[in-house]
Amino acid sequence: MINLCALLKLRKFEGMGSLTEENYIKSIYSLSHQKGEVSVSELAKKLHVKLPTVNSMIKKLATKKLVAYIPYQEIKLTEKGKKDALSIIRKHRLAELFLVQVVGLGWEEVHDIAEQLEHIDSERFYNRIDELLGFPQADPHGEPIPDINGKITSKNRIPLTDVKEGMSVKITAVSNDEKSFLDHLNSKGLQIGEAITVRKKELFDGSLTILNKAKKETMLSHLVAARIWVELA
Amino acid sequence: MINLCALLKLRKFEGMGSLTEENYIKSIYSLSHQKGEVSVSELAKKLHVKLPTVNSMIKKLATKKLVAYIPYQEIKLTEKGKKDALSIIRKHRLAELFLVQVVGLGWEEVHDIAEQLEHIDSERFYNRIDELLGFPQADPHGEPIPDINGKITSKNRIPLTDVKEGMSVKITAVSNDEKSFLDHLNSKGLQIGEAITVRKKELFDGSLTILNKAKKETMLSHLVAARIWVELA
DNA sequence: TAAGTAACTTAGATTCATCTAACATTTTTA
DNA sequence: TAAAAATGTTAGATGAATCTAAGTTACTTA
Repeated sequence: MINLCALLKLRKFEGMGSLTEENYIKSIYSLSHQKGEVSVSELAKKLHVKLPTVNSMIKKLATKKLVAYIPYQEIKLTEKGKKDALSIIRKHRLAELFLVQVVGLGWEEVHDIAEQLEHIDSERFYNRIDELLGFPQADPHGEPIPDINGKITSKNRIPLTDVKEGMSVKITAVSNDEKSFLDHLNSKGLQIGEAITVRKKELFDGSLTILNKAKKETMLSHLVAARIWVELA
Repeated sequence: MINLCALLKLRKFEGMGSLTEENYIKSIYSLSHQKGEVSVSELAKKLHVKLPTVNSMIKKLATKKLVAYIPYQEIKLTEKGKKDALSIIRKHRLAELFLVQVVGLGWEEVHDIAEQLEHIDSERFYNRIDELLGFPQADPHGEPIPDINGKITSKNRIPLTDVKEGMSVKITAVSNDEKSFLDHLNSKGLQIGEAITVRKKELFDGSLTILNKAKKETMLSHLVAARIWVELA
């Protein structure tokens, strides 16, 4: 046909999976890094599908040697699966940075577009963008960008909630791409690279008061602080 | 699921069709401009699918009021269908120009990537690119880019084969995006905007000898010349 | 540790875009 | 203008990705 769409036809020839398969692989990879073990139900929640859908897709990916699957056990990517995942994540993060730095969009609005761009099948396109951006190491949210071989250079980082009162730190990443969250940070004038000092931590609700570069105080809820990664100054 | 893919889900909410539907609409539009009447078999050839596949998709598009279809008759887009087609063509051509001017790829290699980028669902993305490129009127192959309202500003043009011996003209467009064709033009040093003079036209095979800006003579086959559009100087 | 609950799997149905085989209409041409 | 060829349509099947309903396995807890 143009095979569900022209994209898929090309993918077939080049041994790549469908868009759907790519989304599963990517989600398994990121869940395994967020939560350690990946279960059918977590994947289902993340992809907004029902359990049996995940179950059958996992079996399909297993026959393709992208995941190692034993019934009732944890879902794991094979080496090939990891390689594919890193390739997609590389494309996603390069796309995000490109959208911010070249196209001129805000960090709060690039995720959904990158979610589509990550499926573009063109080495040329992504290698050229990588070059254009000077082989960057992190995307606009501070997440590391795998290089062309899938290698990641990541920094030491701790969640803002772990920082003691009085300490000064630098924001290096945020672990959430939702527009509402990033709009919230924008409204507080917080961005990657920003130096902040933790003034006070409330025992009651875990919220904390910080001082930003402009010496202005702001309060962050525990939920928000937990999604902000920092490095010690 | 992320509904066959995340893309489709969004499309649904925004009333847009699937990737496949977009490809049909776009093909109907361009065939109708190339050949006047669009038939099931021409569409099938263009999309690399069999006749019944086209037949059922046409019926589906008809129920969506995107094409006006009467069995055994010519396939025509409705006004809504045309509007959609122009929106996709706009995205394709903006993408091509962007890939050449910003990403730095050659005009012979951008078609296949644009074929994928044209399905990106983001007004923001395309309007930003349009702005970045200075609201361009033509893509790297000289084809006009519809504006945000679908309006096309096209120039008077004639095929190079219609130019009389001795006349000087300027290349304004090529009506073919294939890499092999564009590589061929590259090898002869021909590009959009280039001024050329027709030296000789062979009656036997329709080939012609031209003189380029650098005063160098080249021979072009009839097939090649027929795909080059020019305007009189 | 047995019962109850949560997580997972299987079975079978649905929708989309495709296919092949068979049939119908239209156009060409002898 | 009737037969042959080309083009178009219908019917029914397939594979991908999903669903619901029902049945299994594993974990929790009383």
